[in-house]
Amino acid sequence: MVSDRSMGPDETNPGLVSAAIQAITQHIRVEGLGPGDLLPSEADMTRKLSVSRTVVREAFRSLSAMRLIDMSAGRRASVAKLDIGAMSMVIEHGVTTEQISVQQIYDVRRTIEMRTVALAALRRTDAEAAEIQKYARLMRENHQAPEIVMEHDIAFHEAIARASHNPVFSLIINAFSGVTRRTWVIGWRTRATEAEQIKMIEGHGDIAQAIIAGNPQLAAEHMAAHFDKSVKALIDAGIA
Amino acid sequence: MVSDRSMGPDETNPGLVSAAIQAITQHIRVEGLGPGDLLPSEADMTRKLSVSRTVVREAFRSLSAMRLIDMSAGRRASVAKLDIGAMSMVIEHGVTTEQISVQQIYDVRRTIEMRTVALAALRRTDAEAAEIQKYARLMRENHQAPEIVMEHDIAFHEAIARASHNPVFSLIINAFSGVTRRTWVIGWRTRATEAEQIKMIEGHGDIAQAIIAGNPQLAAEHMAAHFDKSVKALIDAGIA
DNA sequence: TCAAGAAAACATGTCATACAGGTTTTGGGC
DNA sequence: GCCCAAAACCTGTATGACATGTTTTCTTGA
Repeated sequence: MVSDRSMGPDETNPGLVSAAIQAITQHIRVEGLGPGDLLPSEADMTRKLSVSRTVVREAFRSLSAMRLIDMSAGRRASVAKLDIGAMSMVIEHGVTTEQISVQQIYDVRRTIEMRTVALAALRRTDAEAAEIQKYARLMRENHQAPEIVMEHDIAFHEAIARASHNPVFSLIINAFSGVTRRTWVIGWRTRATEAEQIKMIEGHGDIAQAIIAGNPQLAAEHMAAHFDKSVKALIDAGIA
Repeated sequence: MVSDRSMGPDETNPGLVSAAIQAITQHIRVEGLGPGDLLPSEADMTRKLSVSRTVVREAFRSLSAMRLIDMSAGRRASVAKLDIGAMSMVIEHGVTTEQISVQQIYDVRRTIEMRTVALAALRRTDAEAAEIQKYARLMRENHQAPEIVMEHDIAFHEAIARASHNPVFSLIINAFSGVTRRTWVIGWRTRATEAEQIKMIEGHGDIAQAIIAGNPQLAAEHMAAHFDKSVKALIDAGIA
């Protein structure tokens, strides 16, 4: 029920602005532009589409808000590098309007991260392995400062996604980071004793070790265990 | 390396428009608005933020492009129901600018759909089971019309995602549909004989049967087999 | 000849105003 | 109390203006 009609990116949406958005994205496709390549100026587009600058500007601005293009004063817009941009906005919107629950996000994360961690174990470079291990260590070293632990926790999972060498996984995991950042502490608080908290941190160490060892199966098992514990913590905290 | 800084939805992006976007999304959060609820008018926002209507309009328009809000002439903007909106735009952008490969998308789809199909087998309502089966049947009945098969194929996978009862899965799968629509026929063409094509369609029937039988393990196995064949078809066709 | 710097051309960012056309509210008439 | 027309309100689009940032061009001086 997410989309009624088969509506590609935008399409059939009436109004000059939507048409302009389509014209710009089509320009990118037709010209085969890649990240960094320059787009026509607003004045050019105004002429080409025979609409006011107002309309063209709203189109550019919309694409910029989605981070499909980069804009800055004085210079023409350019094609943007892949970025969570719009994706995280959609997720956050879904959560704040109560159309998505935190648990549902955790289920998606678990599903995806069981895969990213396995791929990371197979494909990681040595530098990536080192980075992942570094975050696990930083969590351990700062275990008395929850917010620092959280940031390294998030960085840990993002690093694993990157090491999967599939940008789509990175995209999705990063899009969830905002929500994670707002709920993480809830799970942390349910781990009453310091021993429990350290055990949770050690779970990350286990995952890192399995990745370094190049053992995808073991890595996936540790990741699954980690998520099961996290979800249990959230449920204990009464997150619906 | 998808996002450099820890940048929530928008944040730290200079400019009045970004500030306005934040103000609007914050309004939604603070007021606890849900789908359908009305937002302030552009004039209200203009006064509240002490900026020109141009700025406010570009902010509204940006959120509308991401489908976080609905706009239409004469009436105030309202909070939108969850929609792939921006998500599919991001994916399409990644593919057309060659930052994402079709194979990478198939890996993500496989990962996610192994889960959605298992959840669907556990959670589907009878109506959902019937719908899934219907698409499998329609594929069979129209096996000589590739484009019709394709649309039912896509609808089949979307229906399974819906039956998982986790809107985030639906969101992601639907976001991929546009790309699927543009590459599907390539895989189809590699199935030289009609018998091969029918065998592929029967794979969908097997999945549907497993869902109806409420057998998540079997459903996941059929789904995996289906994806392995699809990916092989794409590779045979030379999709990098 | 060439390099540095000023000027011009070009680009986006923001504002103000205007009007067309759609939607909701108001108020009058019955 | 109900219906309908007018008013009020709202978004969609266009135009013009000016500030400010960036690139290109041209001049000038060594």
